[in-house]
Amino acid sequence: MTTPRSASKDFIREIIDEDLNSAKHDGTVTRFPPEPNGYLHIGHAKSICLNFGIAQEYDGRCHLRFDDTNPAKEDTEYVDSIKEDIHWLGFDWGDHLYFASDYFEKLFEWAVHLIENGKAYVDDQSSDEMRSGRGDLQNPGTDSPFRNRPLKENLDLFDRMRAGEFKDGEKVLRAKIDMAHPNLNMRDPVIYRIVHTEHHRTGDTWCIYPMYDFTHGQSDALEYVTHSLCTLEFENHRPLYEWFLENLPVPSRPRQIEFSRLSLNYTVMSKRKLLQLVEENYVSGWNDPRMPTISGIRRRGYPAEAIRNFCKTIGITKFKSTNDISLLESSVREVLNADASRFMAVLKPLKVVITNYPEDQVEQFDAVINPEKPELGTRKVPFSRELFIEQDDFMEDAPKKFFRLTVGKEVRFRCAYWIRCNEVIKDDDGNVTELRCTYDPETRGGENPPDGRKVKATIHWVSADHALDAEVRLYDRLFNTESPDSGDSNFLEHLNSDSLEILPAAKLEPNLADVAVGETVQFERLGYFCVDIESSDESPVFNRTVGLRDSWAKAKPKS
RNA sequence: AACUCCAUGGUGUAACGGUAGCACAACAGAUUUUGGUUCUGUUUGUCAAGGUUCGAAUCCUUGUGGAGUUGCCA
Repeated sequence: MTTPRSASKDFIREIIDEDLNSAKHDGTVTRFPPEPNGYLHIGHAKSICLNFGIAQEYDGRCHLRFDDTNPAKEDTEYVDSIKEDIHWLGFDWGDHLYFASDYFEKLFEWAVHLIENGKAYVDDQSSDEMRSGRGDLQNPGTDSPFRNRPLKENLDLFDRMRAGEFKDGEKVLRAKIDMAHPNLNMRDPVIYRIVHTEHHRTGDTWCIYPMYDFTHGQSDALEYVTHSLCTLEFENHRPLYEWFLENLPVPSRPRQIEFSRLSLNYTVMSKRKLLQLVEENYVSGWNDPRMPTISGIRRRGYPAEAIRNFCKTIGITKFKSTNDISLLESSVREVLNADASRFMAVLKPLKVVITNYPEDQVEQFDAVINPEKPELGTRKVPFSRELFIEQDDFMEDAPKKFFRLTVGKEVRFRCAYWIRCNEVIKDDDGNVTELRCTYDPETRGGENPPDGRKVKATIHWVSADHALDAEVRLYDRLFNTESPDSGDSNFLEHLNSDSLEILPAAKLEPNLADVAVGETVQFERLGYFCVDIESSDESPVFNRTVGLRDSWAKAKPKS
């Protein structure tokens, strides 16, 4: 057709193109269907970007539909957090907010329709009996003794199930398909079960609830969804999805397409495991900055744009891949490098006294806000006689490739002066406590001196009198093995005990007082940091979002 | 020894029977008032064996390896 094959499309978008070209549908409708039983994680972000992204690209729409068919697990708390997370990611469902529970009456009607057509029956067996009757992977199942119950009896019993005459588990409604089907999902699947539990939206209106399989396709059909995109584990459910659409008077015919879910190394993604990390206090909560949840990522300072870009790069396939966390971090750095304002901050302070600098003098130096965006201009940074530098920027016995400060050597203090270290002061234990240095007035602003001498390093600093005290939290990967999820061992055994390092006494450039929660900035030479939600004016707290690439860290000899 | 699906550098992902490309990672070098950024270059790949074809990552067969499925969860 005329569609240019410029950028390559994933197999789902190709299917949509074909459907559009063959005029199978006159528009494209997708949906994101979370169950409100937990917090969204980055795996959901992949699905959100796919579904809402397609809606944008094809000028269609994407519905947000809560798949709330299991009252025992679900709660409004989750509904709210899911909405917030989707909005944060930059997507919107407009007027198209739906709940599967809105369709309970319709689904009930359709169940009756099935019974009336001899395609569903009430089964009195216990779940154990049903399990053994189902057969297994190698062997066919056997028919339930209740399979050929008279139509009227089925109708009566199903009504009485709805009326609440039976206890949980006493009876179920089953689709009558084929107990010998090679696909276990087709062996007379349960479509309604009795649950006497209050539902977060319908309260106690119902005590029977439709199963996922009896809900999802019909909900898609009711909403005129054209492409129902889900993850690979629903592949075996597709025949059932289609069976219901074929045997029910549905208003439209959606198509289910499966793709591979997202997995990342050095983390876990399953709801159960994330819940365990929270409940057993291995992390501070669902929004702990180390968590792969959307709320954790947001608190960590990852920009939504970076998540969207990441989802674009990893693509959509049916191959069960594991993505490298460095790909995510690279997306984060790419966005932040372009957007983040630069500041100076000293994480582990070492005192420096400029002995030839006047005691009461303060100079305000101009520093570029963001070299990627020169139009943003400069900020003023105060310089004075007593400063802090990073402990890592000084070494007494420095190896050849160490470009930073050491006794007798000179470095540039960013935007200020060239500084030479003359003397090291130590405490009784031999720890370095202070550096005595001199500055060269001819290098004002950090300029090269007229004599043409060179310097190998530029380091950051903060004026002692002007510094803001802050706590800085450094995060590392939560697990120290690539796939803590797999294998026989308990994933908790692979927890990285150093995943959180708190630096209680960081010294910040005073301009950092104006940074708002939710904004991520660069601490020059260190990384990207954001103000934590626990921060206050009196005691600021910063999170390290991600470090800068650090070729020195890789090159330096191990201590 | 059921059914369904999957297999391209270290990790992802393109190539729709016609030059195996891109990103990340790694490694060099250049630039740099961030050991950042940017730029240049290098290394590494079609699971295997047959077949069809002038030509196969792509189509066919068989193997091998992996995943999912035996909830009244979704």
